[in-house]
Amino acid sequence: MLDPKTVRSEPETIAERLAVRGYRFDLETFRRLEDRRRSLQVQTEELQSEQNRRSKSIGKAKAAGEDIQPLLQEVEDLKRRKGEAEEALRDLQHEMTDFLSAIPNIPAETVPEGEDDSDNVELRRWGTPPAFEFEARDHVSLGEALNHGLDFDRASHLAQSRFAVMRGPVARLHRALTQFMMDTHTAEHGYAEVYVPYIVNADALYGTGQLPKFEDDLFKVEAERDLYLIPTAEVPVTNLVGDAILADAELPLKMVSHTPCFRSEAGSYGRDTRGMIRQHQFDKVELIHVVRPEESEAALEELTGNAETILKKLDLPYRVVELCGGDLGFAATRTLDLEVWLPGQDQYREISSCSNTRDFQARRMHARWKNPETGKNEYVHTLNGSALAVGRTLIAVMENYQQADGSIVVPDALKPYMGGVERLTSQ
RNA sequence: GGAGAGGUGUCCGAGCGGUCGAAGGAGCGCGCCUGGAAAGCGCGUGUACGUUCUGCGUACCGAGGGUUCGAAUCCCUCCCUCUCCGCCA
Repeated sequence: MLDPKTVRSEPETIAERLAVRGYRFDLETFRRLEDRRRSLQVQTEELQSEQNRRSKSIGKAKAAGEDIQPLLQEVEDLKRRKGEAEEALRDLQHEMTDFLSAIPNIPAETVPEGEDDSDNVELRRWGTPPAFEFEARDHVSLGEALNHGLDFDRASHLAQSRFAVMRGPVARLHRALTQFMMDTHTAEHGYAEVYVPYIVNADALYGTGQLPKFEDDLFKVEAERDLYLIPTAEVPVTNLVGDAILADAELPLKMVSHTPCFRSEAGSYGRDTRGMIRQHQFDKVELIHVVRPEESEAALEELTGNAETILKKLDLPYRVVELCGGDLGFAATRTLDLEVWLPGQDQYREISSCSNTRDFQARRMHARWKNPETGKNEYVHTLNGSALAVGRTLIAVMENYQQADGSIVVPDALKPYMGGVERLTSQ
C-alpha cells in the first residue's frame, strides 16, 4: 500500500512514477473518489458533532429534572440524516480502500524503463558456462537415466502435471542442497532460522501483497476460514513482524526459512511444461530482512550477495539482472534477479529474485519500529529474496556437472552432505 | 470435540450506560537534585482523518452488527489468546 498522504498531496508524481512499471494510475477516478470522500466526511462529522452536543444536553436536562421529550424529537431527525451520510461515506471508503490497495509499489528512482524481461539490464556475470565435448542433456533426460531419479509421469499420476517425484541420490542431492543453503546462511551470513506454517490466512497474504489482486495464483484450502497454501516463505516470515512495534535494538532482523511453495501457475499454460522449471510445488530457501528505512538499499545488496554466495560455492555460472519497470512484482520497488546458466536450455534462467519493498508491505501489515530519533512509531522496510530456489538449483547442478556417460559429479561444497556419494550414476 | 476465563494506549493494568481518549503504574522525554550517576521529586508523553489550524471537530478500548437521545461499559455473531478435560504425530 502506498502512503495515502503522498497519493493525496502529489497524485501526478505518483502517476508518473507508476507509469514506469506500465501501471496506469487513474487520476480521474482518484480525484472523484477523494473529492466525494472529503465532502461526505465533513458532512457526517458535522452531523455527528451536532448529535453529540444534543445528547450531552439531554443528559444535563435529565439530571436537572427537566422534560426531555422535545429534545428527543430534535435528535431523531438528526439521526436519520446522519445515518444516510454515514452509509454513503462507508461505501465510498470501501471503494477508496479497494482502489488504493490495488495500486502496485512505486519503482525506485534507479529502475530502468522497459516493458518486459527483454528490457532487463544485466549488471554482472560470474563464472563461465561449461564447454562440453559432447551434447549437453537437460535435467529431464539426465534424471530419467538415473533410475528414474526424476520422475514426472508418476507425479502426475499421483497429483497432476507440474509435479515431480525424486528418488534415491537425486532426492538426496535435493536435500543436501537445502541443508547446505541453510547452514551457509545461518553460520556465515548471520541469519536466524525460522520454521513457519505452510498454510496462512487472507490477512497475511494481504500484508505481503498477494491478495486481493492475485488470488488466482494461489491454492486455496477447503476450510471454514479462508486459508491458502503459501506461494513463498516470504508470506509467513515477513508477517512475523505484522502488527508489531520493534525496538531499535532488534533491527536489522535477518531471517532464513526453508519451506515448500505452492503456486497454481494459472495463466502459464504451455510455458516450461517440460521438466522441473515451473512446478506447482517446489522448495525454496528464503531470506528476509526487516530494517530501518535508511538501511534498506544497502540491505538489498547484502541479501543479493548472500544469494550469490550459494551459486559461487556451488561453482555455478550466473548473471545478475536488474528488473525493468514493466517486469517488477506488485510489492517491489527494486528487484535483482539471479539467473543461473542451464546447459540443457543453453541460456540463463531465473534462480533467485531479491526485492526491496521498502514500507509497502510494512504499511499493509502494520510493521513498525520505535525510531529513537523521533520517538515515534514508524514503518520498517522489508526485503525478501530466494537463496535459492532449491528445485532449480538441483537442475542447475545436474546440467552443469553432467558427464559424457550421463553421470553427475557432486560439487565439492555438497560432498559433506552426501554421505560419501561423490557421483550420481545409474549403477 | 467438551467446559471455563479473557481480549483496553509502547507495555502492565483499572474502568457505575452520560463529566472516558480513557484512572494508576512502568517505560520514554525534559527539568530539579548530584562531583557524576542511581534513587527521589516535578512536568510532559497515542494514532488517523477533517478543518474557518497557535484552535476546533470526528473516529479508534479484538472485528462486525444491534439496543439507546447517548456504549469501552448492555445484547448478538465472528476471530484470537489462555486454563482444564478428551483425542492425537
